Amino acid sequence: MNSNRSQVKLKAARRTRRQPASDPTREKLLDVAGQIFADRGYKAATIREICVAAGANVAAVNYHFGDKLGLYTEVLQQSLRAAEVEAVQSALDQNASPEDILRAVIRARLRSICRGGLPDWHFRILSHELVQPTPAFPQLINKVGRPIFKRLLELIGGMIGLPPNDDKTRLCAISVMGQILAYVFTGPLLAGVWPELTMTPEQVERIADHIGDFSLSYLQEFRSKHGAVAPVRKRRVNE
Amino acid sequence: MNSNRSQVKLKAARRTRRQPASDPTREKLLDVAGQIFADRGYKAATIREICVAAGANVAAVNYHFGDKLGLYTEVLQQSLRAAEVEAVQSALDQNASPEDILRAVIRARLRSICRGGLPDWHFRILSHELVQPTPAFPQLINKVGRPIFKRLLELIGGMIGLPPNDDKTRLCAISVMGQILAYVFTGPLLAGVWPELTMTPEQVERIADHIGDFSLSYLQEFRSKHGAVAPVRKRRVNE
DNA sequence: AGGTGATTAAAACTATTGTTTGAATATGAA
DNA sequence: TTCATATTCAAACAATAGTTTTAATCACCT
Repeated sequence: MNSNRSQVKLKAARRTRRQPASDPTREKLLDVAGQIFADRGYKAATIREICVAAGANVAAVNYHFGDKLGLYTEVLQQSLRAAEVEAVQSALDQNASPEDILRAVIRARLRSICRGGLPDWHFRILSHELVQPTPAFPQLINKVGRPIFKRLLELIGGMIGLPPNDDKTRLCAISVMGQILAYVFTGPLLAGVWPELTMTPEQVERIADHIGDFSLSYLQEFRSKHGAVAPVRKRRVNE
Repeated sequence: MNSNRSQVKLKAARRTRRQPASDPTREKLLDVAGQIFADRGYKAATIREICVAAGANVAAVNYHFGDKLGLYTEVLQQSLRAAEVEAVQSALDQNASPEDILRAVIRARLRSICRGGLPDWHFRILSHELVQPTPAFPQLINKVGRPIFKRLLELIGGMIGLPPNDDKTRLCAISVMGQILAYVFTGPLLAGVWPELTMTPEQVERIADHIGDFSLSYLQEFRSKHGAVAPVRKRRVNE
């Protein structure tokens, strides 16, 4: 009896890895769970709330995903896939001047962050992970954090004429990232402090432009002061 | 019977507001709770864990603080008081050039953030609040967020020759803040992406200097390009 | 010492939550 | 249809967490 049950579970779990689609309640569950996890965080989100919101039975989560963490892990993976890492990466990969690439990266990241007016749930989940890492966290770092940061380091290193692993390069990369993250993580804080700010697409563009100007000012100044000469070397991007 | 009990509770609660010290278990509770709330967040932190860590009985929290939220609220208030808002404010208030003031603010904020190697628990609690606001959140905004941001706007507005409520001023203020916050909120992310980074006092100073350089580059460029003339007007600080 | 009120302690209570169970129902093939 | 399998459902289980209760203990004052 029990072995039968666990076999069913295993089957369901295996199918999970293979065929992503075709089960309506499964999909509904994933979709709803994403928003609720994003709102409340892993611990505070309850299976029951997720299930009623999905119009499913309480046992549905355990049946389809094994347990709560299984559901969360899958939501997170889906989130990583959808977090528009591609948008940023393709921005990084395009063939253009480093300045334009940097601006494109900032714009891509900012756009994907504030979709409807507040950060979409994909990113809210990530911010939960930053504050309260779950067991699913390391994979998150390695899958989205590291590769993008690495390319950003190469890009900025090239712009200021320093190797990607130079401390100054890293400080600059964090300075750029930080300006973007301010709009992600401090949503409620920003709302409290700058109520008139509405995240319309036009506003997002203005913000992106500002961050670009703000950052390039220092990067270009640095380049002309130090390494000075070096023309466009160290363009590792697309090469 | 019950009225007697609730009277006791009220008394304890009232004493709470008045005399901050002199009750060892109360203090121990507050101290331990701060760290545990900072680690796990409000929901995931349990009264039992807090109590055993404080060497107190499970009922101690309800006796001294009414309920869990009461304890949390008090921890948060103490955190706000101790968050070295004063350090930042006194940095903002000092009589110096705007550039030096800005650098001092950055340094003060960054120093108070990474005390021992990772952000101290006062700030980790605040980051939890940003991601999962509790009922205690609005007060937090009004008590630390707004006033400091307001002064920062005045300072930066003065530096670039724009009024504090100009959008450009706000964008710049957020750019400065964001660079600092990157080191607060993305602790684990940073560790995953720049493992060699150790938050020694010297490192913190280097980071602060960098953020100062990075920010001033744009602010000064902006000033000389636009408003250009305006000497030191709009120095609302200390006036 | 005795008594009064504040504090602590152990245990129980209640609500919630993740999970499991076993029956009921739907689905799809032979 | 009939059987087998997958899925859903209502109910219950077990564990946990916040809170309450009641008695014991402590501290201080007369």
